[in-house]
Amino acid sequence: MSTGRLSNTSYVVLGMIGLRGPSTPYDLKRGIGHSVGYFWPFPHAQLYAEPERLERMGLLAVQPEESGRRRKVYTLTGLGRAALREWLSSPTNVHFQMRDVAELKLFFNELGDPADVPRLAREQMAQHQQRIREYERMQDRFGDQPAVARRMVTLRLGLEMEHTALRFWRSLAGTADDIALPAGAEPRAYARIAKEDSPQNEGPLA
Amino acid sequence: MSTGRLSNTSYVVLGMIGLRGPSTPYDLKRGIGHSVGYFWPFPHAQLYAEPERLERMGLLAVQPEESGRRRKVYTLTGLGRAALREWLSSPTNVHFQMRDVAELKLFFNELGDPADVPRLAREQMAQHQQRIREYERMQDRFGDQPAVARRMVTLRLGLEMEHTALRFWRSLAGTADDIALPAGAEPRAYARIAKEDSPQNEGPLA
DNA sequence: AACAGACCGTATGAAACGGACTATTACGAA
DNA sequence: TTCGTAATAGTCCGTTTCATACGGTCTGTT
Repeated sequence: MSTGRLSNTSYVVLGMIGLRGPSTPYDLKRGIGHSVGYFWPFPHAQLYAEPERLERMGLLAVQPEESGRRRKVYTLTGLGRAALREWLSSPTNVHFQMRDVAELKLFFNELGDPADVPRLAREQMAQHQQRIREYERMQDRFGDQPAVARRMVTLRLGLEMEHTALRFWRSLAGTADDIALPAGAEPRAYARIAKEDSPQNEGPLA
Repeated sequence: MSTGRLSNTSYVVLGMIGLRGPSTPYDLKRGIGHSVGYFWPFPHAQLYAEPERLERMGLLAVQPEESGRRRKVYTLTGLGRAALREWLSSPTNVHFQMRDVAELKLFFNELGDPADVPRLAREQMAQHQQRIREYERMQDRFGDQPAVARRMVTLRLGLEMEHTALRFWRSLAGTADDIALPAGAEPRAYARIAKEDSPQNEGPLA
């Protein structure tokens, strides 16, 4: 039973196992892929190394699967659960961190061709519209399942951020139209964006 | 003159020198500190290593200062300027990346005490209000200087994101009041927030 | 049996991280 | 003149993260 500091990634692992119950690294990978991964990205390789560390610290317990592949199934220990609770109740005085290549390009735009900006803006609109569809699909699929309802709240923030970004880039795109509808997209999602998005245009900076 | 891939950090350095003209690493550090650093954070130590790399690649030229300290002053070469332009005109099909401990804790909230959430929300409100004040101060200070006006546009996005986040956390804080005014804060900033922020409450998810 | 395709895990070198630590300069006070 | 100290400027270095390529394994199908 060794010691060592717990990183935010450690808490993602602990928390995920807390929510899902006994899990293999691969389970975690998938679970994270469409939830926490949106606001705490990291490479999946860490999901094999980190639980081992946590097990050495006594925060997780391992046992091999019964079935053919005998993967490692991790469970929270009492210590692990306590660490998690302590983390959740400790103050969080950090600001979120944003990493945005598009903003980078926008900031430096005077050094390039003026036509770069509307093009960039349209590319970003596509990004955000796609992300919004992704989030809405999740909301439709899981929004009414009481078991997960409580974690859907982060999705709401995600959606609002996306709408804000979309609105911003639209204002730079130099056209009133949305970009072309990609094949296979539900028009409903777009309709929703248009409907819900426009009243916000009276906002502070639009 | 070596080769090697250019990272986003490389472009930050090139771009910053492009905007500011000849610069020392320390100049860059300060310049980045209240601009690009907000959407592309990285440790300042890189601002000493990266220009060297870029110089080896022929994208920057160095010359030592005249004055006492003989610091290294970097300038864009034609090659550097071209690399920058090419980057600016190339497609950007990545989505911004967000790293938010607060959302992490919110997502896992069911594993802790229910009282954790409003506390977290208030902490985050403070973070965002402070950031908004920071941004507004910049806007007041530089908003009317034509030399920098074109890069202020990213500030607008930053502000909108902050307002969105603030609104979200306020809705979770369980109180209608803003948090207490810290000593020394201009009340004006708060007044603005309150005024500009509220009409948005009719938005999609509030 | 062969194969495809999803599933699952490992390996690895290169960057990035962060934060402590050092050195330099300026400048006013003692 | 020396001292103190604050701001400026740069370095170092052990630890994490990162990206990504690669290697195995299982299941179902033909």
